[in-house]
Amino acid sequence: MNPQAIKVACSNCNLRELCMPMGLTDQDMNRLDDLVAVRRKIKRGDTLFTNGEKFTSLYAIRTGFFKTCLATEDGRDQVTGFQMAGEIIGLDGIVNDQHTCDAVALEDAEVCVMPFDRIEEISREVTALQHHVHKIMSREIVREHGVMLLLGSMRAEERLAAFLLNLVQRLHARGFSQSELVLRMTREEIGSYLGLKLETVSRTFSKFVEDGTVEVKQRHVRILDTDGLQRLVNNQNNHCH
Amino acid sequence: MNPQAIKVACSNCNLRELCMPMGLTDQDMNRLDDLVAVRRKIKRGDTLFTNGEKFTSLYAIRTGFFKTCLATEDGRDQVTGFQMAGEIIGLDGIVNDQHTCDAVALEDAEVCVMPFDRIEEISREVTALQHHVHKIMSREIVREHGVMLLLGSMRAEERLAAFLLNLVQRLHARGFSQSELVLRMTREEIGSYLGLKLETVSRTFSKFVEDGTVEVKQRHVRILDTDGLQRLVNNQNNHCH
DNA sequence: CGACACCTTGAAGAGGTTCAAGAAATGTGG
DNA sequence: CCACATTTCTTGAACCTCTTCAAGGTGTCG
Repeated sequence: MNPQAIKVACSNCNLRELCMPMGLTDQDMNRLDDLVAVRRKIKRGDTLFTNGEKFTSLYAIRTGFFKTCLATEDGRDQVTGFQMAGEIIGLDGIVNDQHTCDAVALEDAEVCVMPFDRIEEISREVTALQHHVHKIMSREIVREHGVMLLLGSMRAEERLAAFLLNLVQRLHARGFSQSELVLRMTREEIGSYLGLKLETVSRTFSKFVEDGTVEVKQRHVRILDTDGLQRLVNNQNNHCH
Repeated sequence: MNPQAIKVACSNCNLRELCMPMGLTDQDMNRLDDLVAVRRKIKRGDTLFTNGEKFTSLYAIRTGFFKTCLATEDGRDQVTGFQMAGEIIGLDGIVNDQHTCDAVALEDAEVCVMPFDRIEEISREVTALQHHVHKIMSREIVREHGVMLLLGSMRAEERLAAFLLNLVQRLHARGFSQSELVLRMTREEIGSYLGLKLETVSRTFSKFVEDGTVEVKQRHVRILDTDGLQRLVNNQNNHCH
């Protein structure tokens, strides 16, 4: 309720390449510095926005880790994604001027608040930003196609393998290890995202450990055989015809 | 390869309310008439675009019915959506300037070709269009969240019930019956979309017929108990705790 | 009319879920 | 800082839903 009013500029931000368009003129860059109204800190377990809340802004994650989830009255619950630094969150709210899911911080986090009317205004003047906004939304659509493929056609091992590879790849793009990662979410949250029960996630981790594909110590995961995981995802055992 | 060069105007189109923003001034409406380059006819079974093809345009469906599907080299195949008149197709291509799925006509169809650079250009001048484009993309993101919920947490009956209700609701919005519909797709395509095998789809239809919830005669479906289907989707039997 | 695609149904089997119990980690308050 | 409560994770066993394989039926189109 009391957003930290730190005046900030994208032009100085080390995450610029992740959330902003590239190759801008100085002039355009200056325009873009008006995009971020304020930054806001969210404590672990708190929500950035919730289902039904009025939509006003998109958020660029500066630090921390989020999940977005749908919770219906009748008790269904679905994690629709995990988001990390440099990613944009809140796109679901545009269509009906209200958010349709909850965004929960899985660790203490900070986001840049970008009022959407300001985004639209500046988009009209800076075509690079306009194009960037379109790409970000399209990317989200394509990502979700991938999740549909996963949920619709993969078995448990394949899902978890795809999940781990995706996470580690995104972390690597942010300068972290290619093979080691710390899960910010519980087995239950992984399961919800992958359409599996938490026990199945746990068992599948154990199977990977037995096979020597990964090492797992609670939330610390080290991938020993990236290719093996990739082969799983690419179906090189099943569907023999 | 030889698109019919019929000069057309959105201002006269009876689907305007479905694919265009509302409440425009005459002046803005005139600008919008430049959006559609040409119309294009696609025969049943043919593709509007395919995975890997260069992205140039979005398409507004005028008549006909499409599926979009992902096919990976390794033999997985996932229908990611079914699209009907008034809906916009091709958003997946924006992010990398190439399409990432196939759009296949399930019946003879006609689409309005809207070059994307022209959309962006006019968006900068007509804010109603800008806003509209954002809403369409956001709507697609929200739709896909719903599919993730379906694939991640519903059982076969619930999935098929949700599918039928969604189809009939969209058809009703286009002036068709609230209770009768003709499926444009095979059981296998329904199954692919719902993450089920075609046999399961068939059996589930049979179960609905036994229960007196629907009548099915091949692809002709009449819904006898909409509330019953809705109750299934809203899980009023399971999760007793 | 015949070939082909599509649909239905049965029976057996596999993969994932459910229920249950216990272990390990984490957080809290005295 | 330790003890206790709580959350999270692991593992086993029984069960259930959906899949797989198979066969036959129905509809459609050249």
